Amino acid sequence: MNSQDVILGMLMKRSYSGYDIKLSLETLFSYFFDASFGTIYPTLAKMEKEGLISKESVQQEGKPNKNIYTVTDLGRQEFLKFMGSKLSGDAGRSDLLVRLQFGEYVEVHLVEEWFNEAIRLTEEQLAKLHADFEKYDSKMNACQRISIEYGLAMYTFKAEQLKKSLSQLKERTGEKQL
Amino acid sequence: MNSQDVILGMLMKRSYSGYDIKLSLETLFSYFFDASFGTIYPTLAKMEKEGLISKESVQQEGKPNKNIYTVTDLGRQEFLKFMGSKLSGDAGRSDLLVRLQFGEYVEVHLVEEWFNEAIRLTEEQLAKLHADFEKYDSKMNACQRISIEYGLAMYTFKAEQLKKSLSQLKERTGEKQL
DNA sequence: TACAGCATGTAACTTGTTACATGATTCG
DNA sequence: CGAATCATGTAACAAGTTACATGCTGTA
Repeated sequence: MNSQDVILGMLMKRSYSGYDIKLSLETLFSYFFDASFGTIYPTLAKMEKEGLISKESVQQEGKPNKNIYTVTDLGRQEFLKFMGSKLSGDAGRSDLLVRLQFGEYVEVHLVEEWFNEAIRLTEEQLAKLHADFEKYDSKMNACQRISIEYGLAMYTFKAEQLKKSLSQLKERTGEKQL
Repeated sequence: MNSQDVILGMLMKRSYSGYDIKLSLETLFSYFFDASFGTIYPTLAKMEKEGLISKESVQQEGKPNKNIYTVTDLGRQEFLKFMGSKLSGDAGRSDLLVRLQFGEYVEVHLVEEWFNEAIRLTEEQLAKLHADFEKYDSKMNACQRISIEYGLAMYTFKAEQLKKSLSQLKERTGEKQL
């Protein structure tokens, strides 16, 4: 799964400019995917060259011109090829878990700070997801709703579990110092 | 957090060859980090050039020679710099969640297959983590134990939640077809 | 006037993957 | 004899990041 697959998926619904794609990724999509302009524009150019999408220049009043991209039949084929491909498991590279493995080399205080930061980040994402869910709830289909509900459940549990782990850390390292 | 940081962390405990690093990553570390030889060897070479680690060639009987790497003072400094740096949140790019957003364009049957595959992968990782935990439990420090317990809790919950989401999918799409 | 939003794009760089190349020994 | 394990490394490629460059309009 890469940026091309996500862009193709978005174009299945409607046409987008590169700028629009970025905006949409930042709102509803942000909790499971993101891409920068430096990825989006070169990807769109490559996709057009390969005939997966077609470009239309649109003049705008008081705003710069837009390049609106539309998926082609070949693009739809490519999209379905992705949807039928083998699912790849979540990479699961976690900065917190890596640092935790090496926690013995730093002060407990620093480890606690990592946990607090991880909790803060998780609750931030959870809040954003809640807000998005309320905003777009009525426009979502069954699959999308299940996806968001799954995300909410995972973030909620993650925040709780991080707090529990932090408590355990305090207990276990506290005992040692007594 | 990248391969260099992880390698430095491992070298804080003891010296390693590139091959040893790969083996260790495959066993205890696999649930939160992995790296291929194509990453490990060039990274080690780069780190030696920068003076973060030192190389020692070791002759072996009946086996090829080994390059054993040891962390230097500069390397230890660099490691602590990483441990003190800002924690980066989990990227959270999820193939399943991306596909779910576009689930309306494929048969429900295919979506169910994704869930089943995701459940299978999660339970596989959970089983491996359980096995590793039992094997290395006695050798782990407080931070490492908390890390593994956190991993176990997350994978367990994830597997359950995926099953719940699959049930919801069947309910909700079943209703539609009646 | 300066900044924010709209809009597109490039260049240099980082990081990592897969596949290939080499070659010895041990086990079945 | 062939496969697996030990052991190191390179080359081609893929994917993405950050920073820079451009330029217009509307607002504070």
